[in-house]
Amino acid sequence: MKIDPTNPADLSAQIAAAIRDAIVEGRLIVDQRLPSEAELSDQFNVSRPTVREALKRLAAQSLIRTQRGATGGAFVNRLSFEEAYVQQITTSTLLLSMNAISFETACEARYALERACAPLSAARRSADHLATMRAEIHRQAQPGLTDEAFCASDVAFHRALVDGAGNPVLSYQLAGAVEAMQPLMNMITFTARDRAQIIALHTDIADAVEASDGAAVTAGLTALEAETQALAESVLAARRAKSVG
Amino acid sequence: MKIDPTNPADLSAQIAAAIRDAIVEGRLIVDQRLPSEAELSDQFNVSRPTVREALKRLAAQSLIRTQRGATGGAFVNRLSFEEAYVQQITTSTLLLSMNAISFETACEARYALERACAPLSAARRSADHLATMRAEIHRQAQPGLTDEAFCASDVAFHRALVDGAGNPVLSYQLAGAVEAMQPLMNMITFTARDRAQIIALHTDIADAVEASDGAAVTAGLTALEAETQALAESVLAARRAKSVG
DNA sequence: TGCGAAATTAATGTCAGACATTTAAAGTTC
DNA sequence: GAACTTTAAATGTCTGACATTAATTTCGCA
Repeated sequence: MKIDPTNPADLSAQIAAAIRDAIVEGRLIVDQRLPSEAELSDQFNVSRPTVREALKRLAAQSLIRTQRGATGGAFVNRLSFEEAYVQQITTSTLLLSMNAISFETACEARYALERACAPLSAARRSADHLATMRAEIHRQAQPGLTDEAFCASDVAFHRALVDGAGNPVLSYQLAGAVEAMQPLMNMITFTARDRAQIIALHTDIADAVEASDGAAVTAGLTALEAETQALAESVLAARRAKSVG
Repeated sequence: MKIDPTNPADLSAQIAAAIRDAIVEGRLIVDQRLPSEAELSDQFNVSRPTVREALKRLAAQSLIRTQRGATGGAFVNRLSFEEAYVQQITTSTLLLSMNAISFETACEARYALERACAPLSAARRSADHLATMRAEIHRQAQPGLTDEAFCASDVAFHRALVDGAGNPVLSYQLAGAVEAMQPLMNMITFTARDRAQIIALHTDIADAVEASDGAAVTAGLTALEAETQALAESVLAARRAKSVG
């Protein structure tokens, strides 16, 4: 593991890259302890603060964790799905908000991906997943629910649908697509009529899941996508009219 | 933006979290310059190395970039799709390799997601995307191609298919699913007969894309998934037999 | 002998101050 | 006015020290 002192890039970035490569390529394995900061600074011929900056970079990506104390140090971290979810969601959310992605584009992607889970979820979902979907539909029908709470429940409903596929990789990938939509969804005001329509579609989907009818789940999602797109379009149109008048 | 000195968590982690929140919530906007390291260390009442560790954490997530020189400093970074791709792929790859995800599970997720793009790609792909797919099929048929090069070409083929959907969010999400499979695919040895079958299926898919027949693209992907799963199963079975004998 | 408390030790976390390097802008000279 | 020089402000890096944490070892004492 070597670095190039003449490289214009930061030493800490080079060191982080070298260690990251070692982890990705399997030369450093999960739970293995890295050399101490003092040893690393000797090996790379840099100061301890520089090594520390490199280690913090890796810690920010959950590639390592550190422990204090006598037997402490930096250890290669087993990247858990939970940690990966969080990163995935943060990244997706920022990507959408910083790159002027239209609601239409994000929504299309989200529902396309979700339809990918539909047949699997219809075939495999547990009673728990179905119960969660029903419970969220019930919550969505309660009067006095704020728009944000309605959106949060919507996300929970769709998470249950996705998780029903029983494929952790799918759940992980979908987390970003579904959760990153939430800030965009929160810009919409849902009238009572809008909510009723969405709840009806959710019920259709839950029924189809219960009946293990993958095609019907897919169809339900397509209908929901159309409904959502129409809703967003009307909100945007109203906003445009307002700003013109 | 405040931190809690009695919090057991690292000061640098707290500072990074505070700045990250400010970015996510829009209080710091793209290209805005953060206070200098000296000013930040005053504001947070910590030393400069501590502030630097926090900034490196954010830089590792591409949330900020730094410039040296008189008008330099740390700037909120516009997270580009390219940067997000890289993070997405690294995270997905490690997630798969560190959590004993079976080939079957990863493969199922990948093809499910890819089928999500099929109808869109069939409807919208440009001539370029189709040409790339044809070119990769041609490359795959060349004799003397190593297994790794064959896999790389396979990834390029599928990338073109996904990009054909013309939805950058979909392309971003799929990047992780497709590329993270590559290390797993590289464990497979492809016989000439295997390659011929895969190439035939790729050709079917390309034909379907050319004919704008989304259903046929989906069917082709399903067939390819079955083929890939069978191939992996036979390789694993052979390996098991070997280790027993 | 056994056990609990104290000392030791090795590691990370934090600080202070200095110097090196880079870069843009201001100033100076011809 | 153009080219060069100087200046200043910022990040990048180093040194050395001290604080804090936590496992281990030692030691005293019943």
